[in-house]
Amino acid sequence: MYRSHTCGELRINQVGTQVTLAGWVQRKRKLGGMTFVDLRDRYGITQLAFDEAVNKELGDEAQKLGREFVVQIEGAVAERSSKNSKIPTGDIEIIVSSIKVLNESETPPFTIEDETDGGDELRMKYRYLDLRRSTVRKNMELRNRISFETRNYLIQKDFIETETPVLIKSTPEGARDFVVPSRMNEGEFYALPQSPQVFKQLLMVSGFDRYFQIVKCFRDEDLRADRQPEFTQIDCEMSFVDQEDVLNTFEGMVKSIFKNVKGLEMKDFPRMSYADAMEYYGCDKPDIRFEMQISDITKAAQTKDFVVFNSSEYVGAICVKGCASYTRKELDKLTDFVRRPQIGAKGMVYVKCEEDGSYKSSVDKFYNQDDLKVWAEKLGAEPGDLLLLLSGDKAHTLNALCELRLEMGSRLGLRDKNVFAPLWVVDFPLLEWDEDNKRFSAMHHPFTAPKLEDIALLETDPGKARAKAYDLVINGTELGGGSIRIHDKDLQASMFKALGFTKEQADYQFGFLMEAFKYGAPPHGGIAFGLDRFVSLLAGLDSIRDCIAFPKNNSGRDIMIDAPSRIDDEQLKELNLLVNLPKE
RNA sequence: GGUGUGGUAGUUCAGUUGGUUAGAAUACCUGCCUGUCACGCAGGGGGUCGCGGGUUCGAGUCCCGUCCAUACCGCCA
Repeated sequence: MYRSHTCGELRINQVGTQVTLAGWVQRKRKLGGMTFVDLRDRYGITQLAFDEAVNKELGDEAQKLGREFVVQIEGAVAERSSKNSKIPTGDIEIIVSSIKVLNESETPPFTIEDETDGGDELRMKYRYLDLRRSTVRKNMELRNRISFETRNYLIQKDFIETETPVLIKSTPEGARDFVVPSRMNEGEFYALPQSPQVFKQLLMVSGFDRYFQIVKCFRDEDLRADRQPEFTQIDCEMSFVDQEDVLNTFEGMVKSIFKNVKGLEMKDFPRMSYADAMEYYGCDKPDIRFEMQISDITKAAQTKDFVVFNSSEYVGAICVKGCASYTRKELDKLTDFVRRPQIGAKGMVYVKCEEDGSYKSSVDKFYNQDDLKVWAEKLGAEPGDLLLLLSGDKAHTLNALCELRLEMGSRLGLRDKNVFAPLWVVDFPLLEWDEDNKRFSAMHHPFTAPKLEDIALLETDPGKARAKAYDLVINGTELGGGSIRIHDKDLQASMFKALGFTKEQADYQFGFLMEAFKYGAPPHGGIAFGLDRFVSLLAGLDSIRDCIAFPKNNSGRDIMIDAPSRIDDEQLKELNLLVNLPKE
């Protein structure tokens, strides 16, 4: 038996108990003939005490322990003469009677403590050491808890967890595929799934009725703090449902996770159309922890000789509460913020609503007090508020206003990580115009059903058609999304047609699905949640990397195992592959 | 593919207008210290200033290139 207890469980009422503990040496403190060692395992830290006056030999052995040595000790639980209220085991310590070094350790490249001195890159290279730290391990424990609650909820609701293949077929729609060469099928490739989309739909044809899977998905696109090339989805599908059923089922799931994991009772989730989200928040994933909605003041702004506004398709504004006192310097900084290339506004107009009811703006040359009052009233501004106006073409200006709104929300402390504001965004457009390829592409995916009343638009004005598609947004993060699918092969055919697929292309890529739909596909729909994002949201993390055991870096590399890497010529030959790199 | 930021001791960082032997904290090593728990005190070792080139009497510092890291834009149905 390596241990009788863990390093996190001994308490004052166990004083006198003989115990065996095993763990890692976190720290050692020496005071004269006395040595204290913090022994750590997954469950906590227990202090070991050595007294040279009692046992000189043992004290000397304790001196030889270094950071991260793996040791096993025997001893008696004793009450401390000076207690530490900061840790759960702080009332006791172990008077060690024997010690055995199970393994030595080199000095780790960074300190393995809650407040480490290691930077991100180093911690990633030695991820197995970083995972020893309780702050990182807690994220993994939270992830485990969320997975558990998800399974618990869905299995209780009769969902069947079903594995789907990882080696599948590449399709040009959507993200780039990771591909895997097939040795047995010369010159042919598998693709790794971007999601199990078609398989879960086929399972509906099979009558599985309710499916889910916590599953790895793969997309070969550039990374972000919230995007990894391999990530985990909670992937779900249901039969004989319409949008309302799906939304209710999964609102229930999310509520149950929040309740059981965070102890938070959530109210019913509000819903917002995509059109409203774009109009009032400038994006399809609004952070509704705070108001500060965007107002269209194009008409009210195009009343004078201000050519910037008059030549703009759109003039929009937000009202920032209590910021009329902003200095010129602060306003200049905000202007720089919106003029950054990533946002790309040309400039920013401000109106200060002074305490005395007057207005002071950066466009006083063009607009009088009455003009400014009209704007202020439109935005519901009160004395002390600051109006920020941007103009230009509608799409870019709304995007810039969205960024500006989030920035101001952050500055005013309105984006508290401990507040969770869920929102269903519904009525997404079915298609979006792809300027590069001069054709429509599916906004969600090509199996998404149009709203009944918009089916006719597919023939006349496809861009206007709305879909039975929905996203769950929490605090401005897209946490999940899904749709009701097309289960009718004729409707699917006209969808492919609207997407500019020839019948041959559709057959080549999705013929198996069309074939399946000939044999009685039930009405069905589903949703998928990003588990990594879910965990990082609940943990209040800035990056999803911190809740993934072994994440990739910004270039898609695993710097710990040094992947990806070249393969040798023998392997290439076996796969009939030639690597064609430019000469160095 | 693009834009910004960064790369100096094991680690996290400072380093002024270009100017003596490149510093601090922490980690590590040695000694002292009997109630520490971020223990304390004294001492010590530790540097390819990412890499290559250029300007200069002189470059960590300025210029060009390049690599790496990172955030974002494009991209991500």
